[in-house]
Amino acid sequence: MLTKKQLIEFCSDARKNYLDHVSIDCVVFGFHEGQMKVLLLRPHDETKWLLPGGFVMRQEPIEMAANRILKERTGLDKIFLQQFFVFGDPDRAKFHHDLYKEMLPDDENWFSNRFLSIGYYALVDFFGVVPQPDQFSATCTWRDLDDMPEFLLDHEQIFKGALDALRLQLNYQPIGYNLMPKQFTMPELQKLYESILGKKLDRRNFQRRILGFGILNRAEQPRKGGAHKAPYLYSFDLEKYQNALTEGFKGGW
Amino acid sequence: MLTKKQLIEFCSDARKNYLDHVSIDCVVFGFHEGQMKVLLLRPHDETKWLLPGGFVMRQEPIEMAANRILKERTGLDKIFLQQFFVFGDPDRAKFHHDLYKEMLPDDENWFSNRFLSIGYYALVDFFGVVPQPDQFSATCTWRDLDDMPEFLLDHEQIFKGALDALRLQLNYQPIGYNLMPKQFTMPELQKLYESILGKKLDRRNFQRRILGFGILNRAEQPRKGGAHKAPYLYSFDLEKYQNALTEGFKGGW
DNA sequence: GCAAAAGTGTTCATGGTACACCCATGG
DNA sequence: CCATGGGTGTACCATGAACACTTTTGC
Repeated sequence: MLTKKQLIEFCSDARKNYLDHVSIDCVVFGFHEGQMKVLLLRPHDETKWLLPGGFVMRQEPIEMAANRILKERTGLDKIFLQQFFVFGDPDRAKFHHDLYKEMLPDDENWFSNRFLSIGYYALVDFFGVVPQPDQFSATCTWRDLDDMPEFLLDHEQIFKGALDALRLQLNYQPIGYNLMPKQFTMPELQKLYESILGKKLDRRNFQRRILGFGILNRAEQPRKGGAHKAPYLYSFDLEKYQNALTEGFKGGW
Repeated sequence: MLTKKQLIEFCSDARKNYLDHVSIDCVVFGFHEGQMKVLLLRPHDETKWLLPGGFVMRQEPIEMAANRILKERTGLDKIFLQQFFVFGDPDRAKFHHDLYKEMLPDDENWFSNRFLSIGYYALVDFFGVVPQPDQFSATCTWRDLDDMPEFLLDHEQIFKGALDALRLQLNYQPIGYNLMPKQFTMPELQKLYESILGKKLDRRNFQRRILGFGILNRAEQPRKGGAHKAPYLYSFDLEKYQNALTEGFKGGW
């Protein structure tokens, strides 16, 4: 738990450095052991959870702010980020305010401000992340996508918005470069899609469809050592992948 | 042109009533005579143009703010609005600041603030709109989509972002209820699509595709009076239309 | 009766869905 | 030697693209 002194210092720094009324919340997706994961924070003395978030410095582009915030939580740089919605309900963020209103009068309490929150989702390499709680949190850790805990504030809504946006992206853009290791097998990539979509896909049709995108290179050597038939290893063709990202796949019209 | 007195009054009101650092810009689409149009403003003593925009009141939901702003520019209520992006470059809005910096010192000039702008696009009934300039503008008028003028600030970028978002929407949602009159012919609806996409479509395939969406009702009586064969009149089946809006069409996966 | 607009139909290629079949490996 | 995982192939259907034909109407 924060001391009053720490809180006062944070609020005075915040007022100096950050834009009023604007915050950023990020839904960070990682992939591990066939499961999509989301990076969450649990505040001190709380059972419910929050998304990693923060504020925008006075002369900082918002995308850079999102990157800075995530660098603090994950240790990662140059994260794949996608802005997807602004949550602008005036009553959306009473949590921190309520939590600290005993300690500070409203006019000194940064959290008594109204905040619009810009929602980003991020796709990151699970193994590259070293989860790091912020000063308000006791824990920062991965949670399974299909086993989300209860959220504080409107963060469930933000999480769901991010998942919807990610699912939409599957329809017209490639996904996976930021989530998978350098090399992977087709069944592993399929697990990624299944985990995002929350449903099983046909093995053979998946393979044809993905290969049809023309963004994968097959390695010469199949993976060895496992039981059963050795699967081929694939990697993303970065140039074609980037091109597909900007061009998009098939647009109905 | 604004007098110094008016400007001072605006700035002091703005500081009292609006959130710092947040603005809203809207790309308003209308359809008339086979052409998509966009509602634009031209400031006093300027040749370049701006999108209709404004600020968010301290206790106002952002969607309500966008509605209020558009009500002032168009006279319309309950507009179809879609949030599509936040423009957050710290240097994005120097125009008004430069324009008025001779009149007011920075600390009294509302426009010396940095503003993030939340981009909305709107689909409206062309005939329902009574364009109304704001106090900074000499003109508020429709401009053809395929003949856009030069913009001030980053408003060209915002306009292009909106058009891209609208084109994307065509792929998975119905469009037209907010833009077309109650009744219309198939060729008229096709013109709408062609104008948005900026390309010709095949008459017959268009018809089958649109009808396949199952959101149109055909009137018993065809339109009379014109030259050539009388076309059928259609109207949107509002219930099915709304359902298609929320459900979306075919999602790739 | 001809040009233009509009409704209806047909063909063909493509892409998705649901399968069947074959290969490799460890127990 | 067989269960399991993994690679490849096929039949079928829906959908989209390209194009032909017919109907109506004013000049």
